[in-house]
Amino acid sequence: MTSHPLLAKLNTAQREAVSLPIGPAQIMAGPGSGKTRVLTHRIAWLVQEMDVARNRILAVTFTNKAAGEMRQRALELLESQDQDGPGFEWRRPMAIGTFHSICARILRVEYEQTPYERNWVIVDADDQKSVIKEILASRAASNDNEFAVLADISRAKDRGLTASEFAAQASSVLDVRLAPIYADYEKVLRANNALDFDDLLMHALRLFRGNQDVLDRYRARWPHILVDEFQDTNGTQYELVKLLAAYPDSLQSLFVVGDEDQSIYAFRGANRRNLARLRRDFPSLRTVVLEENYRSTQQILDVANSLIQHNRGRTHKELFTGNPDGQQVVLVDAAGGDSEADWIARSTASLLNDGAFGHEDIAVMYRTHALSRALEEAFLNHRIAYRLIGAVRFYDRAEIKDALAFLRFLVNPLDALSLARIINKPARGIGAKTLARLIECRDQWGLSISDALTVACRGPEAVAHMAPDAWERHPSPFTGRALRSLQVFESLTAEWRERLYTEDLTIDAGLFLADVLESSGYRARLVASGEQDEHRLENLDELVGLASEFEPESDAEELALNPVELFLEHVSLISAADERDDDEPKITLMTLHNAKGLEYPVVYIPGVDEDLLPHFRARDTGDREDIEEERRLLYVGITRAERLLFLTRADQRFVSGRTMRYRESRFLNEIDPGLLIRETWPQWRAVGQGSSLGGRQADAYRVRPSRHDWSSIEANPGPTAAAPARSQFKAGMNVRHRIFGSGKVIGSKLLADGDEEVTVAFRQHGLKTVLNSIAGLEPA
DNA sequence: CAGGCGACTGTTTTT
DNA sequence: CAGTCGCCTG
Ligand SMILES: Nc1ncnc2c1ncn2[C@@H]1O[C@H](COP(=O)(O)OP(=O)(O)OP(=O)(O)O)[C@@H](O)[C@H]1O
Repeated sequence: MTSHPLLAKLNTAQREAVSLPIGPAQIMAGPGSGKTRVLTHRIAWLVQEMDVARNRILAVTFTNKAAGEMRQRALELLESQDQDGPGFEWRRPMAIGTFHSICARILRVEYEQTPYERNWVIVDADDQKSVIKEILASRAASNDNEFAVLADISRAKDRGLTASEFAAQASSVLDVRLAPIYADYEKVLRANNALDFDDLLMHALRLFRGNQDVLDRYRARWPHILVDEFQDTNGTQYELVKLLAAYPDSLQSLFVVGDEDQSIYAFRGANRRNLARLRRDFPSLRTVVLEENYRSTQQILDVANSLIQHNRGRTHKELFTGNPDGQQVVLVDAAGGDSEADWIARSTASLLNDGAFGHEDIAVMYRTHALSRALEEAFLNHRIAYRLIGAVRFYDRAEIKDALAFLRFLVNPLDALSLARIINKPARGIGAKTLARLIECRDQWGLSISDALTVACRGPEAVAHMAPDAWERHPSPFTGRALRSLQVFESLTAEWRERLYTEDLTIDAGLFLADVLESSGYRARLVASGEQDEHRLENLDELVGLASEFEPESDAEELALNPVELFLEHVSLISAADERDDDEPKITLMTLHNAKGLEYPVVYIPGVDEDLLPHFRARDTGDREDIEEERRLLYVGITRAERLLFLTRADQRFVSGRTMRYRESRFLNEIDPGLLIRETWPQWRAVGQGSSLGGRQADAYRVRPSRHDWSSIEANPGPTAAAPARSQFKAGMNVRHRIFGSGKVIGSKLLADGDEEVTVAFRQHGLKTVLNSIAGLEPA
């Protein structure tokens, strides 16, 4: 093959994939084999070698962050190659995003062909949950689990069924039971002009199916489609791809990459068999297999191979690499969750002190967020900076959601869910009763919630489209205090909307938000409540800053949305994995799900215990598929590691208020024992000491984590012998912690070894219990 | 209607 | 443990 510069840094199979002729293609390959890299190069190849205009390309990634990175790399590839492109049209951006963000964009533009009004909003999981809860309560079905109901509705939507279509085909007892609940749910969301995540996909698909001209336009717009992580597409996503790529006379320029062994989102409808389905739907599909792994050492790959071969019904693959040999994979058997975390922190500290690895090289990946707690404490004790992905997201915080709810309601006058959230913040005497009456008015008067509010406050002439007899049938129920409270709020919203649509396209979303927070009294309430809410104010300030700085994608003009509307859309679609990296060096803590597609030189996977991984919920169903998905999850985690991999487990952990005992995961038994080095921690545990001693006591033992050379530097001097024998801290004292900053002592306990356990309410970090010897608290 | 307190319960993973 | 619910009081 004559070598094109774009192909220079690819192996033979990768080159073949990148330079395939236009037509349906599927790249099937194991982890670390360069799938994402191939996809990115393919984009550049299409533009450069196939003369495809950039804006004729649609590329789908799994997260927004991955989309950003892919765009960046593709542009770099193109820039380094062609200096002077053929002109403006060629330079228009390619569409790269997640299925959800692409569908949102389409529905935003084409809203007239959908059941929604302009300025529809996306509801988050909390809103979904509260809607379902209310519905279940109203149907005396409160003991139904709202998560299960939502999952069932989600499944219905993945089949493309609206509530009435679902009801029409329901035959099983469960479906018949679900149908009216789904109907109510759909009704509430529509009444609020709101879509959930599944609606974004389903309504995009329905839009295409129901409007040939719209479909034709998008087919013409994106003749070239590329999809990353295809093994985790769901039914609707598959149909969307098929609809856009396969039609008479289409180029069928579809390029997907995936790995059935890395499918880990079945719980939300993903179907790894979509890879095989493609072969049936596109008979001329070319398949390229990439075999060589560029990420990991053979030691790590051997462990991965050894594990995944226990899954049935998969195409056998044997991962191999030409990378240099590395360390054996280590399995640590810890006494408890605390000592497990402590081991990880010590090991991390050693690696960092050695200088062989930096913070950004190291990640910890666990099955559930609950495991992060013990780890956080251990890292704090060892003064190792960490970044937590996805646990309490910035955009999930109460004050952030409140602030956004103000904006949402102003943008979407039908949004009663957001109104309910903020109408009484700060407290202005509008309680549940008043709100319920207002919603009743909305329904009786046939108005938006916003207009209903206006009519209630200023009478029926205040809005344009009120049915003539509606007021007589249902006069306003508000009088006295409730009415005055509503009027105050109504005039505020009127002023805000006035400003919003006067400045409109020129508005600064951040300044506007700041104004709303100020004039609503929301900010003042937080200021008044003092220290404990200081961090909330900081968060709000940050949000204001983010809103001001936010720059929509360059093709946003076609939407004709103002900056507030664009910002709302952006934050609704942002995900855990997208959170901004700050520049400080920190190690990363995240779930195995969030680790998909990433790679780190050093990976720790704690909690490799039966009932955690595989999780007991997966075991409970007794479904082999569920266990296999758990196995894939561990497989994904293992294959993130480039050079060092540590699996750890613990005999017992403190979970939801009590100590639970654990056995090691069945997955550990499946891995060839010759591939793992086993260690015990604390080491003395093996010689007869009870394992009931927690990690805190273990701190006293200055045992090194292992015999490997990279652990030779002691990171933590451990508790000092000079700890005072008398309590130094009393409740009410102000103290200062090197990491947590200032706080107030809540309580303190003197320990047998003379050390002191102090509970402090930190201003920034909340309540923590620290050991004086380690924390080095100073009176402040 | 606001806010506090005690009882109770229990997401595994997320766009 | 920690978030949520409902009851109680002011
Ligand atoms: N031909 C190559 N030469 C050198 N490095 C390569 C080559 N191909 C891929 N790599 C590197 O291997 C690593 C894995 O690549 P990439 O992330 O594209 O793999 P992947 O198959 O998408 O992985 P996964 O499925 O695990 O997410 C990256 O660091 C990439 O730069």
